[in-house]
Order: sequence, then C-alpha cells, then structure tokens
Amino acid sequence: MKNGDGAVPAAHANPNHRPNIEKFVANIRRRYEFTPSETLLIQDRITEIASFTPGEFLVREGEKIGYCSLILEGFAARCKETRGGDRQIMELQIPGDFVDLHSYPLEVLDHGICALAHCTIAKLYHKDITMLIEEHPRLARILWFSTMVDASIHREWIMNIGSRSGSARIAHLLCELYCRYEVVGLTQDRRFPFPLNQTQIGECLGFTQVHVNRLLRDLRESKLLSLHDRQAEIHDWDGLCDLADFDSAYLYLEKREA
Amino acid sequence: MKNGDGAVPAAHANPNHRPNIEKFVANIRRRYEFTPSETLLIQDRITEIASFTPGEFLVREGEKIGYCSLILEGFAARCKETRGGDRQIMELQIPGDFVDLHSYPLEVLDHGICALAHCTIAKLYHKDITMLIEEHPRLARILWFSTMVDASIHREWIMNIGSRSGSARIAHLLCELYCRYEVVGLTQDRRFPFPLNQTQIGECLGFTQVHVNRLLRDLRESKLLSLHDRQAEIHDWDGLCDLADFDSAYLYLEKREA
DNA sequence: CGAGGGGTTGACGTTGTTCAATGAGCGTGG
DNA sequence: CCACGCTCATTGAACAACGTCAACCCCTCG
Repeated sequence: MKNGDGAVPAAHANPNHRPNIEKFVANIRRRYEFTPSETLLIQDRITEIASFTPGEFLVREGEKIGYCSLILEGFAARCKETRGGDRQIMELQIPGDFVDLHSYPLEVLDHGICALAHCTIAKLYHKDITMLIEEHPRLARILWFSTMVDASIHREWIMNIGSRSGSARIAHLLCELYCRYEVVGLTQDRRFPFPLNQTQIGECLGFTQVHVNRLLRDLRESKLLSLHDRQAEIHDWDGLCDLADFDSAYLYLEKREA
Repeated sequence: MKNGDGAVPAAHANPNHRPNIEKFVANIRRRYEFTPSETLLIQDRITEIASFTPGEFLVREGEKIGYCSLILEGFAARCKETRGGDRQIMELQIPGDFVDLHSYPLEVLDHGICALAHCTIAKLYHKDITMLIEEHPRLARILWFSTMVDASIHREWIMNIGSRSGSARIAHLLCELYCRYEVVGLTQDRRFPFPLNQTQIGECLGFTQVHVNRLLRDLRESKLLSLHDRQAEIHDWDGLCDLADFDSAYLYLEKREA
C-alpha cells in the first residue's frame, strides 16, 4: 500500500528525506487554505517514523507520552476496555488522521489506540508542537479544529449507538468512513478499505459478533452494502444514507474562512 | 416562546459589576494555577448576560453564532434530534461549564444546546477570545484543554451506552455528575441538583422513559441512590461506583504542570 | 494434517419497547 | 374554594430486539 498518487504540489522536492504527510494535508486543505511552506513546517518537525502490527497499541490507556501520532498508512481505533475484558471502540482512525493530538493538551490519554491493520505513523513531539504553534498561531487554530472534529464524531457515535436501529448503526458507520476516506483519496468507485472483522464492528456499535453477522446479512440482502476481502463496497449510497439517517455536516467537510 | 437572547438586559448596565465566574475559575484551578488577574482578563471580556427557561435553546443545531456561552447558573444539555423526532443528549452541562466553546474553532455547531432548568449564561464573543489568546497564549492551552475534557466525556458516554448494563448506565451518569458538581462546590453531603425527569434520563442513555422508571426502582431498592425534588441523593457511593465501573480519571481532575 | 481465526446459523433466554391504564401533584380559571 | 388540564411517575402485559450457547463451515498457515 504505497502512495499511489503522488499528487500534492511538491512541498518536498525529495520525498526520501521527508515523510509523506499528503493525506494529513488533504484533510487540512479540505477545510483551510494551506500552503506548501506550511506543510514543510510540519514535515520538518517529524523526526521519527514507527510501525505497528495488528493488535499492537500505539498508545495505552493512561500512558503518558511526549508525542502525538499521525497515521500515514493503516487503520487504528481509539478504545477502552471494560471490567469484563470486553472492548469498546470509540473512533476509527484512517490515514491522514492526527490520531492522538488529544494527548497534547491532555498529557495522559484516557483511552488506548490500537492498530487494527498494519500501521505506519509519524511522531510529532509535544515540545515541537509547542514551538510550531508559538511561531505560527494559525496552526494552533487548525490543530484545535482538528481535535474538535473528533469530538463531533464522538457525539455522532453517541447518537448512533443511543438512538438508531441495528442495521442503521452499521450503515451509519460505513457512511462515515466512506466520506472520510474520500477526503484522503482512498476510495475507488464505491469501495474502500475496511479491515474490521464482525467482532470489531460489534465493539464499535455495542453488539455481539453474532448479531453483527445477522445485521450484515440483512444489509447484503437489501443490496445496500457488502464486505469482502477487508474492503467495504457500497451498492446503494442513497439507500444507505437514508437508512442511516446520515448527514455529513458533523464531519465539517466545508471550506472555512481564515 | 420568545428567544431568551438579551431577555435580561444585563446585570451589566453597571460596568463595575463583574459577572461571577467563580465556578468556571474553580474548574480551571482544579487543573491549573490561575491568578486573580487572569480571572479579570476573562471577566472584562464578558459584555452580556442572558437567561433561558427550561426547554429553550441556547444554541440551535447548525446555527452560526459569534460567541460562546459560559454557564453561571442552571442546567443544560448538548443534544441532537433524530429523524423520528426523538432526542439524544450527549453531555450534561452544569454551572462553571464553558458549554459551547466548541463553536470557537468549529464556527457552526453540529448539535444544539438546550436549557433543562432555568439558566443564566455569560457570553464571550469569538473575536474577544481571539484577542485574549493572542495576548495570553497560556489561556489558549487552558481553553483547548477544557474542550478536550468534553471529548473525553463523550468517549466515556460511548463506553457507557455501548458497553454497560441498564442500571450501570444510570449509576455511571450519576457518578460523573457528582464528581463534576463537587469541583464547583454544589454538592452537600451526597446530594446534588438533578433536574432531569425520567424521559430526559432516557434521552441520555438510549432508553425509554418506562425502562428508566424500572431501572431507577431497582437502584432505589438496592439502596444505592434515589431522586427527589429535582435532586439526586447517593446512599452508597462505593456501591454505586462498583456497579457503574466508575473511574474518574477521564474527568482529568488532577493538577497539572504549566 | 491439525490448529486457529473468521463467518454462518439455529434454539432459546434476557433486556428493552410499546401500548395502555392509573394516580399523585400542581397551577389555572371559574 | 373546587374542577380541570397538565406533567410526571408507576405498573402490567404483549412483543421485538439482542445476547448466549453451541454447532458447523470455510479458509489459511504451519
């Protein structure tokens, strides 16, 4: 899974020496003007790349770490463990997500971050973030905004789990991911990467694996969506949005001032 | 029902009269050093006070407003409406909460904020926040932190609704509120203000009013907690925490550096 | 070849919803 | 003052949604 489309207006003359953060930049540029030189500011603060295999934790619940992780490739989840040993997933993270930027103001993370597929991440140390935003207050605003979109996604998940029917919950999860993948250019036709098994889908939505299986069968038989080979395929986008009562406003995909 | 905007032409006609933001400051001082002069910085930017009656909206979903609301007195909720006309509550807000600080980075709010008891709020305009944090970058960090605690609370609610049993969900809700009320000095013994009816409790937890009624009966009969006269009374704190699997870490109540 | 991870299905128990009726408390207008 | 309408809490009975347990399948990997 290499960066297939080297599209970003060359901030990096030499891609071997700077990490490829084009998907993160795509997320920003969807909402703000963002120049190649601003991209460079961030790239130059990244001194470490790390990778994780499925099941490994990027950060553990309660851990105090001095850096934030930007996902370059792969798939991860914010999660907490219940007393009974089960797990609740509270957000899915895809390439381009600045997944634990929350730890910058919070210092200690209330939840863990677990790789669900092989992940490559870039580390940005808190002290470097501090320097960046002191020199470029505009970046502070953009980063703050980015964490507030996470909060908005959390709220929509509360809505999803608390208020929607079983199949609507799954439909909504897939609608969200489709929209987010589209921003970073990882959809083709109506397909996108979806490495979760049925147990993990259940951990997102508060269902057992068996129940997820039955709901997925319903969705398949209604010709709305299907899952194959760690990919999701949406067969009827309008029908899916309608079932899910999906409105992408909470993802804040529109361009803004400033 | 008229809009509460400017309903009260301000306890503010008198410029010497500064709004009482002591509960907000108590929230900050629980986590950060915060001087009286820093308190003044904020007080002097507050030019308007407003009040709202139960059921009125401080902000409507999708509304673009130019200010943030700090709750001085009362009780409010972040909520969204479902297609079916039902409502999901995603966070409860008490005095001292900077309830829609989220709108500062987001500009438009993805959810509404509804008064559940008579509320008095102080308005802080976005342009004034911008000036404040430009001149005092430390405030930016404190405000960002404050919004990240909201995100952490959202995550715990996802956990609550997605993973806990019926009575544990109610127990957890009450444990959280007790801890937050204690920070702002509004508990006495094991009692604190709790103006929600059973329907509204259901809107927080994804239950019907009828089911909430039965769960509350169970909690009462287990001598864990009871609700009277718009107040909650906890009879067995340890037992309640145990049932709820409650750990206050996600509220970030400890003092921090910087 | 067997072990192990994932998906699928059936039978049955539990949790939560729906519909409906009843009562307690409280404010309003006659 | 009482009668009335309103909100809120309470309870029962029928029903739907979801979980639990268990079996079985397919595929991959060693």
